[in-house]
Amino acid sequence: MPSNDTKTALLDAAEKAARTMGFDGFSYADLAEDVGIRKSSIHHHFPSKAKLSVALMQRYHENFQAVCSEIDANFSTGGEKLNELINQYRARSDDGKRLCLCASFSASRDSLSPDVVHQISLFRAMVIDWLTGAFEKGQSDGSISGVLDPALESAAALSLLEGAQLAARAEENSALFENAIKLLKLRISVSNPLYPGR
Amino acid sequence: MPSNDTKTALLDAAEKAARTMGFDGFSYADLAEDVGIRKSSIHHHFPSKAKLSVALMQRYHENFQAVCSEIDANFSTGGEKLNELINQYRARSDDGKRLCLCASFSASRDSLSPDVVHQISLFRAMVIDWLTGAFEKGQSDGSISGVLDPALESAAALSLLEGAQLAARAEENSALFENAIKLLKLRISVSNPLYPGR
DNA sequence: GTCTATATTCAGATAGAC
DNA sequence: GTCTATCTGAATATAGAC
Repeated sequence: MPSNDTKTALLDAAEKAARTMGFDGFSYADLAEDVGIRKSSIHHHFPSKAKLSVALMQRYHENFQAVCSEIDANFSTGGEKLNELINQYRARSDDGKRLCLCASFSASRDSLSPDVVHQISLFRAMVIDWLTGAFEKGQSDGSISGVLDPALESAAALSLLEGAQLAARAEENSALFENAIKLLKLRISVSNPLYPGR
Repeated sequence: MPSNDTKTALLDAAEKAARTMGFDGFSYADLAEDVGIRKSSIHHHFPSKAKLSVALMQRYHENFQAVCSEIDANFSTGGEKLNELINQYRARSDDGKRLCLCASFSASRDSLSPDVVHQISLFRAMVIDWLTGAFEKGQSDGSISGVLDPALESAAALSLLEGAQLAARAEENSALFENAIKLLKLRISVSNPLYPGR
């Protein structure tokens, strides 16, 4: 379906733009140039910028949820799961050139439609739940050290990861992301302590 | 000086606007309405939005540095200092209605002039230095538990604090800030362990 | 589905009167 | 220092031809 390709290309361009320049920082003209069509043509796919932002956030939520499921399918210890999620946030930071969509949209909160504001809450709840599960696992299997309270750990970890992206973004320098998360990473056992020879 | 009052009122309005709506989210029209003058009059004080943003960041840096000095003058243990800085970030979060200027500007990086981008780096370096000193103190006086590396602690703490503001901003709910920083606060001794009866 | 053309609103900014 | 008036460009969005 040729029309679907344009729609996907527009979502890709919009996501990239929103995460680099913020919701108020990009326009249909930017997307038009990026995708290679006229800006009026974008309205055929997304009648308004508000509806585009809803579609963006929905796709982001679904993609991220799929990533979390993928991690669960491929990694068993809490430490491995947490490490993979850190890798996801590192990749989304893209050497300080971007933020994740959730962080970017949270900063632009006042410019967003109520629907998107609600979507942000749903997204955050989903990530927090998943992280809490990972810390619970890491607490019981011993793969994450010093876990007192998995729910508090997950709230702190999500803030740390988004804050680390912000730090890297501030100077467009991936080393700042690494510095910020290093102590968290040090709490993760390299190998599963239940199977030390692995 | 009557002219200086207007200039200060404009900076106050601009800082509030930038921290709630982002650098691209407010206009001279917003400031004009807030302060009660016509938008063309703003150009007399700040010829361009770029120069306004430089003045904003400079004032923010000076104010925050003064706050840090004030903390140093009034609190002696590392734990007390860290606790006071957390209080500053909580206050600047303002129940999830705002971010600190550094976090807000970092997210809008691509829209800022090179001068401001550089100012952000200077501001972050100042805060990181101060925090590193607080963690060193907390490590040696025993008022912050589990300090392995003060430099890594300070990078993690700044990201956590800015991320906690982002979390509260996402849902305009101060409880999310509290949740995110709770584990860090639990590492701070309530009283100076060197003087337990204090 | 994409185009040209256009409408409307608002942005940052300037000129010159008071 | 602040005002009115105005400029220029860019934003979102619509109408209608192809």
